[in-house]
Amino acid sequence: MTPPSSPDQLMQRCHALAGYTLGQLAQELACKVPANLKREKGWTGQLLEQALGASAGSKAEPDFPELGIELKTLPINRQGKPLESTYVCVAPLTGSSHQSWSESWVCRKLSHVLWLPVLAERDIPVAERVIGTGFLWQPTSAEQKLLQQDWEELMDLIALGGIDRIRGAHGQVLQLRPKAANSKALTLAVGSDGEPIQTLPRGFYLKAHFTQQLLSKAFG
DNA sequence: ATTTGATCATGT
DNA sequence: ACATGATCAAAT
Repeated sequence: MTPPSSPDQLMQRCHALAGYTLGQLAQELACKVPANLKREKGWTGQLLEQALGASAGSKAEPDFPELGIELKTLPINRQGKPLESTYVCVAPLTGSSHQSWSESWVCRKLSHVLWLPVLAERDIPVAERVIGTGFLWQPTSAEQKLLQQDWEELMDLIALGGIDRIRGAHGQVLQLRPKAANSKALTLAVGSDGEPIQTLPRGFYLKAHFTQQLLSKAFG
């Protein structure tokens, strides 16, 4: 699939997918459907990237670089609520102590997002999960403010050696959680006395309650 | 070794 | 029931 040349074209492609099951789409794209996502956790996201013409591969770029738009699949239950938090990006644990919010990866990644809900309760076989109606989102000033507040608080803690006191419960809408191959993977960070320490790599995630609000706004 | 795509699975 | 902490695979 060639990259979409405009947001309109992207959304037309996106809306054409609504109602399809993952199995139907996979068949059109000649992809095999895994029995479950225990191993291929990113399978759904990669299938939809391919279907919409996102630039392949895992570059540190938006999925649609020409449009500056990021694609996020959003697993939802039968009530339309998010089943999971949404991963945003890795958290820089060193060397970013005086980065501003507007320069941050979180802000840039979330500046323009195509949310694509997928009915994905665990008791539904992967092939039978249904693609929903995608919608474009740009944070309102109120949403920006919430995100910025959480980001600044978390980044301060990271810079001041508080990373080992941060848990998922920190933040109203944005949280910091492990993002690693396993609990033994380590990366460099700042310790409580400013010394270098080894700690788990972390990522920023949007809490499910926040994405639920986005769904409510988009669909009532 | 890191970033992309995330979901799994346990603890509360 | 739900969120937090743990984990998996592909691409680079």
